[in-house]
Order: sequence, then C-alpha cells, then structure tokens
Amino acid sequence: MAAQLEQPTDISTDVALAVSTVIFALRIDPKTGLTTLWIPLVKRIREPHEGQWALPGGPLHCEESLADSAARTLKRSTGLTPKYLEQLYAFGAVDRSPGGSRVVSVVYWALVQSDEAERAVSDDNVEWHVADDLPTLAFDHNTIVEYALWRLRNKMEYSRVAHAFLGETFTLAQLREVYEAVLRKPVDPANFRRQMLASRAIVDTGRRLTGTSHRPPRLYRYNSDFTMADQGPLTPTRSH
Amino acid sequence: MAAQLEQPTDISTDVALAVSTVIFALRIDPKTGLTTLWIPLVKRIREPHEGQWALPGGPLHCEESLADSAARTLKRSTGLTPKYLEQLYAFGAVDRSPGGSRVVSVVYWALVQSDEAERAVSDDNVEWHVADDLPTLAFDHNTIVEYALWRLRNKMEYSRVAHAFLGETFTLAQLREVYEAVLRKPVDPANFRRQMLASRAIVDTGRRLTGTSHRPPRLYRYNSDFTMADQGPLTPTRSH
DNA sequence: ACAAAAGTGTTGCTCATACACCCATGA
DNA sequence: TCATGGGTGTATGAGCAACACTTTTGT
Repeated sequence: MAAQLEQPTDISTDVALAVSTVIFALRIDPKTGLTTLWIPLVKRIREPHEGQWALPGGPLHCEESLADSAARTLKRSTGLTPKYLEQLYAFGAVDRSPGGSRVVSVVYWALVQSDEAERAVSDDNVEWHVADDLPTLAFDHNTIVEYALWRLRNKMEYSRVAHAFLGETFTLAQLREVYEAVLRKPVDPANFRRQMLASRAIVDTGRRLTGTSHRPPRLYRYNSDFTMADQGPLTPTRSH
Repeated sequence: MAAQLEQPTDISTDVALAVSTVIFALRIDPKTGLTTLWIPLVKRIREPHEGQWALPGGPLHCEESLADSAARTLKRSTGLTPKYLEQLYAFGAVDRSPGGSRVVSVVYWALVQSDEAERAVSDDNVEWHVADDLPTLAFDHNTIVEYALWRLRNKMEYSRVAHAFLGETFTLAQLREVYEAVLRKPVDPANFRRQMLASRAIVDTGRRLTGTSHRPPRLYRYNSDFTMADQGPLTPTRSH
C-alpha cells in the first residue's frame, strides 16, 4: 500500500492552473453619495460565459511566482500597483468551469490606493462595480468575491490593513473613514484615536494637514514594523 | 491593451499541480512523557530529494476536488479519516522544486482523532515525527509545517477545533489537555470550564465518565451549530 | 465670536485571570 | 477518612464603548 504511494513528482496534466485577483478600492457611490468598496471586472470575450463579467486573471507563467502573477494581472487590468496583496484561497471544485475542462484558480485579494484608483484605466473590457452589489459573474466568481469581502472585513478588525487604501501619510479622520466605509458602521473618533495610538500601528510625523477650515489635524505614517506580524511566519515574497 | 487581456480559459500547461496535507495527531513523546503534536511523513523513493522525508501528497485526480484529494492522500498514508480538514495555502515559488520542473502545491491541514492515530499504519515509508522537532524535509516542506503549526495554534485560540482530536464525547479535562498540549502552556481548569460553557461550543450529554478513582466528570458533546461559523462563508464541501 | 473638527477626560460595563474553596467518588 | 480531581464562588484589573468636555484653527 505505502509502497505505491504517489509523490509530488507524479503530476496530473489534466488540470489547468489559473491565478485571479479580487482588487479592492474605495470610491464614492454616485447613487448614495457614500464611500464604498469597488472592484474592477473584466468582460469575457469568449466561451464559457462569453459576455459576462469576471475577475481579472489568467494563466500562471512558468517563471513567475503566484503573487507575481496576481500583481501582473492587476497592473494589466487597472494600470495600478497594489499596496497590499495576499493569497485568498485556491478554488478547485470539479464543476466550477462548465464544459469538461478542469481549472483550479489560486485567487489573491489586493488593496489599491483610493486616489490612484480614480485614474485607473477603464475601457470597454474593464469596468468598476460596487463590491456589495454585483451582477451575476462568470464561473464561481460571485462566491469568490463574497469570501474576499468577508476576509477583508475580518482582517480590518484584528489587523492593520486599512492604511493600504491611503497614501504615505494620512490623518486619523481619513483612516477612520476607511474603517467606516469598509465595515459600514460608524466609529467613535475618540476611542479610535486611542486604540490606534495604543496599538503603535501608526506614528506621528510631526507635520499637520493645513487648509481645512478648522483645527489642523496631525499627519501620521504607518509603522512598518507591523508588516510581518499579521501574516504569521509566511512572508509572501514577490520578486519585483 | 485590455483587448488582449488573457482570461481563465488561456491556461499554461507548463506548471504542474499537486496536493499535500499536514496531518496532526496528539501522541505522547516517549522522551519527555508529555503529549505533543505529531505528523506522519513519507520517505521519498525517487529524485528530487530521494531518501528525505516529505509531506504525504500527490497529483490531483481530474474527477476529485482539492479537499477530496487531500482526504484520499490522508487515508492512503495513515489509514485514517480526518475529523477536521482545511485548506492551508497554495505554495508556488518558482524554485521550490529543484531541477527545472515547476510544481504548485495546494496544501491542506488535517486533525485526526488521537486514539485512532495510535493504530495508524506505519511501515518503512511512513513515519510519525514530533511536529516541533523535524529533520530537514524535502522541498519547502519545513516552511509549510511551520506555517501549519502557526495556523493550528492560532485557530485553537479563537475557534473551536480542539474537539477534532477527541472522540464523540469527552470530559472538560480531556478537552483542556488538548489545549495544553497544542498551546504548550497550562490552562486554568475553572476558567476554561466557564469559557467553554459560555461560548456554547459544547453540550452536556447528561452522562458521566465512571471508574476514575475520584468524582466522575460529566461527558460533553461538540455543538454542531458551530461548524460553519469559523470558516466564514466558505463551506469546503467534500463529496464523499 | 462662531462653527467644526481635533483631541482629552471620565465613567461604567464586560470579560479574563487568579485563586480560595466546596463536592463527590474510589480506595 | 483521605487523596484527587470535579466543579463553584468571587475579587481584582484590563480594555472598551459611550459621551461630556476642552482646544485650535478658518471664516
């Protein structure tokens, strides 16, 4: 029995591998006027699911890592560079692609800076959608986005990813607005301030933001010591 | 630019896909006399890394899901059925397999009932090792086990996976011993009891364990309502 | 001076820890 | 009746939500 154990070198070539990415940015919803989560989708130009919207993705090049592939896809479909990129899950149900072909997708999720996302490329094939109100997507991509949303909101509560939506420096009000937009609930400014400072996740730059028509708020910077702590022993290395 | 967007149907066949599993069981370490985490490893019988120990795994069959593949591997190498099975991560660094061949491994982690693990098959090719004190493994498998250990210990603190090491019913002392063995720190029995009961993760069966030479402890059962809550919206479905 | 947001102080609640203590059983 | 772990009670303290309050700017 154990004598005929298959080992990682025995490889099935019947199953294809793809890498897709759920890319989050914050934008204002023109309907409600509120800042919400948006994601870019790509229109499928061939079967299966031709004409439907799908997550940006593609095959893994043989000389790039999984994270590199996700970053490349992201750059190609939005023109942007992610401020945060993390593996979400590998989806491999037998029937997830119709028509007999078997595809396993390793999916990443990414956060891009909101002001940069404003000037993201957008043509006939790429369109930004409100993440919580999507049309029916190709394959199992609705499920995937739902899971990505759950992970983002979860991670928002115990981790310090919020700054990835912002620039190098930011005020506490800006950071708080990120939390409120993602978690869709109001946050007490006083308690938020104390929690952030106590966690030592942010550092006072000494500078202030002026021209606000009221008391100028301090500018903070993210404390880079915290990059590692969240992901555990795994440091997802991208080569370039 | 967007006109030539690759889509999930364009698939590279240069990259091979494998599924491996980190299988945890609790056993007594004969050296220290303490209960610790053990994992089964498989001796590689061909290059690369011939003769070294590696995680059980193999190619994905085209008619099985990723989780099915992990469970099949687990059954084949230990003869056991997992009481808990969850995807860990997809490892895809370019150089993780020496000699030019490119392998992406989707790795699962599993918990098996400790008393069953006692009578797990064990021959020349499969050997159980103390998870925190492993030899140098093939490929990047040391890194993988480290990450799996981190995830297990992490999940132990906020989730209710501990019961997967035990049988259908168990005493609070048995459950507490699982926590102490995995987390490697003493746990206050009084507070542990209250926390467990308050979380409603376990249910009193009404029965008691007798023949203990002291006051007979109650037997509890895991509250199955909690199965979903941990993993979020994703319910990893295995067909059989 | 006033509006508006920045920033501080204070209180009360919840929950985790520590540990003293009582309970039930086998020997 | 004693040893042993099962099981209960309770004080202390940390952390957080709620909200009143003070500060600093632009107009």
